[in-house]
Amino acid sequence: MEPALSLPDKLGGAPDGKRSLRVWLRLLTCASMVERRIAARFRDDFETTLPRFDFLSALDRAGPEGLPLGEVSRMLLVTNGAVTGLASGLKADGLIETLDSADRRVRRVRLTALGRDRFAAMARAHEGWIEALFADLADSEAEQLMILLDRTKRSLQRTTPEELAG
Amino acid sequence: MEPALSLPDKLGGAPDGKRSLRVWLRLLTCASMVERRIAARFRDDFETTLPRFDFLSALDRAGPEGLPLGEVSRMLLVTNGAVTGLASGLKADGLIETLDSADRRVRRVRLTALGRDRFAAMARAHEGWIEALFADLADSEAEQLMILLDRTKRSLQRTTPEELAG
DNA sequence: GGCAGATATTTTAGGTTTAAACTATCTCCC
DNA sequence: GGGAGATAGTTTAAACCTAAAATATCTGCC
Repeated sequence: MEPALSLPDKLGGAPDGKRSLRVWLRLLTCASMVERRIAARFRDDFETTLPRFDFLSALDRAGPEGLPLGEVSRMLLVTNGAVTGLASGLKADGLIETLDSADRRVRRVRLTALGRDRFAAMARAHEGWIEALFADLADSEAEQLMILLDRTKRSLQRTTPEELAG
Repeated sequence: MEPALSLPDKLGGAPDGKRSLRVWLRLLTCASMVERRIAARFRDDFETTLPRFDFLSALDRAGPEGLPLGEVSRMLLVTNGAVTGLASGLKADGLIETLDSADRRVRRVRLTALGRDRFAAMARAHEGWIEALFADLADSEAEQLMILLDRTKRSLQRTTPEELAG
């Protein structure tokens, strides 16, 4: 998938533009592979999807207080519209319920008892899949990878949309 | 987006199942953030999409021989059906053309002159965006990240679907 | 009190993805 | 030659995503 490197490396420490590009391509490949594998297992074993699982996961962490839909949207990195659709599906399946809140614009949702049970089973399986997929990474490598990804995330956040548009 | 770590770490070197999970969540967050930023720029600056760019990119690397659609599908990690749709859009825009091949099941495609020009402009911009997004990573960090992501990729490939199904 | 602008969500229109079923073509082997 | 099964691609139905417009509610200021 990667052509043989044909251009000789420049001498010295001049920033090599291609390096970031290569890191990004590898990052994307890894993320895509994991997503596909996990999505297939969720479909086969639980007849559900990854976005639905992510939604339930956010609510599970939030506890009985639940979360406003907008908060879920920010956590999942998807638009409000997507969250509206997911929420109505999960509610139809009885996995989440709506809470009243003082501000009537806000729709706060939380897991039902059924939702908690289903999520617990899915989360257990999910953790096992991820562990199997990353099994060849030593603890120290995983640690190091986590640190570098944190730095990457900070670099991404520091770069504003305006700066990028340049 | 990440709750404060509330459970004390277990003693010793017992493999911590949560570690893989945390690596995966960070990986996914980084990939999603980059994808969203880049997709927005492609839309605003070139009125195109990331999958279309990826398609053109594969053809650009392939040269005048072009590629069978199935090959593109494997390179982009998407299904044949998705590639069919992308190809018909790109052909309608005059960016790619179909080549005859001995095996008449195979549809081989390559860039047109227009496609090459458009791709060159997009690739230049794309490289700049990625460079800006990853700018805070030192060369040595990028290097290290690339190595770890390669190991990760190999770990993912080694884990067969059957193994995962458990 | 009431209106202007901010905020939360839903709706809409269009594009993407997938898996599975289907069509077309080729290859192998009798 | 002629079928059985493999292979390449297209179509279809359903889920998800986005951006932008629309709706509902709140907040602050006159």
